[in-house]
Amino acid sequence: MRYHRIPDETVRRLPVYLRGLMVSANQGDQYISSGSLADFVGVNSWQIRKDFSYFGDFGTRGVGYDIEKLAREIKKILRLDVIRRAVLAGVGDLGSALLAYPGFSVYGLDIVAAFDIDPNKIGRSMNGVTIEDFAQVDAVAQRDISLAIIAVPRAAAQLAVDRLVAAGIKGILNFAPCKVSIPRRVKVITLDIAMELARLPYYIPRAGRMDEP
Amino acid sequence: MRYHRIPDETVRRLPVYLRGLMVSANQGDQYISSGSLADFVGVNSWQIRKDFSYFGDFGTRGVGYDIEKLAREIKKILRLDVIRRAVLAGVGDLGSALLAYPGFSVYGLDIVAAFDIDPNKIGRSMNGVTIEDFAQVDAVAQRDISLAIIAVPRAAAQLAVDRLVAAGIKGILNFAPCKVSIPRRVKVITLDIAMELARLPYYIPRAGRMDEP
DNA sequence: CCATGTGAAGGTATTCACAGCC
DNA sequence: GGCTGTGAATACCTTCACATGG
Repeated sequence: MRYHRIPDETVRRLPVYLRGLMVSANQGDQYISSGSLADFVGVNSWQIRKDFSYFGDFGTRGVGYDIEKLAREIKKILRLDVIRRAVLAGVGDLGSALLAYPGFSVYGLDIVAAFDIDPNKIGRSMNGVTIEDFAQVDAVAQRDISLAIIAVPRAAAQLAVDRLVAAGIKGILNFAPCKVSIPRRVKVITLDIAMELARLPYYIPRAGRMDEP
Repeated sequence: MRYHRIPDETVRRLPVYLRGLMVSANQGDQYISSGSLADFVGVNSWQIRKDFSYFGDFGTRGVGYDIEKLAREIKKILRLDVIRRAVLAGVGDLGSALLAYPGFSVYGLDIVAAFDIDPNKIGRSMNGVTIEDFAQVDAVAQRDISLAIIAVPRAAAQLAVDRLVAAGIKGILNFAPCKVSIPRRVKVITLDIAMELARLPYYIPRAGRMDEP
């Protein structure tokens, strides 16, 4: 195996594989072939093998991949081998749902702090997290938190991001439907829910025209 | 301008442009250049021009694009020129947040029905939508609904999808963290929130090593 | 014999550079 | 002069085919 930079698209698929491997491990299997994993996660087997080939030889020919070992390795590559602590900005409907969301823990992600500007919310507790005043958000700098989730209205998003970056946040998952500006050292992934729904009709053929797209 | 199939990546960006154009229109502008739009939405100006070139000549050289006209055209391409009615399956924390989410309307998307299996929820009303029994979900076939949002637990996702497809749903936005199988005529976009957060640490350089990735 | 790992081929999307037009 | 529209060049990703090894 030789040096290869890992393509972005591969990085995007790694969490998919990781989840598939963890489910397989729960079923008690020790090995899985690229073909079985392919059926399970919905990616071609050759794509899976190519993806894995970027970072080492983990499989045994004729057998498959050692599930535990491979899962551990993917976690390391994704830098999920340590618990990642996250802060939530904005505890509205969406923010509340994220606080309650059980899916983060499988990746070792943990929302340990939440901030809002609404005095009615500050001080209340949800899922073991006490909502704090956003004016005090700088304090996250002392709490070993590297990730942030933005669930504030669009108009407040840039300000929230600026304050969080100043507090030392390195990665941001942004649910606000807008572009946010950040220094290059910080990574932002914007996830605009309405936009995802909006591109669905494109793929729905109009009645009477089955030829497109 | 010649015939071109529109690349998927372009389709993915069209809703971004559309949102940017609508915000610009609200500011009272009539024309916008690819450069200004680029600053606004965070895509290069040449990428924007190339994207637009796939579906026609909408710009005026030396001037820019007619905002209204272009927005209308993008809506047509995305098939958002009619109101799109959607059904929500699963009114838990995330589902409730989606019912309350204000962002859908700018794209002409409207959640007009919600289903759950929890008897405590059935019959209650949220944001003008009365929660119905999922056992009666087949009734959506008579209600001119083409889109569905899946916000049920993973274990229930495939069943929910099967029932919705049987009821004539053509496009699905799936929040359940799993692959779902559907007939080829139906389009699914899976949006796994935890997974998006999980690929963020990869882009965060470890302390003391600034050379990767 | 079975399943991995990987060069090579093929396809798709991005970037460039500039001609064309207002 | 300024901005669009687009072929050509480049970069990137996927798919194939098969050599390789347990």
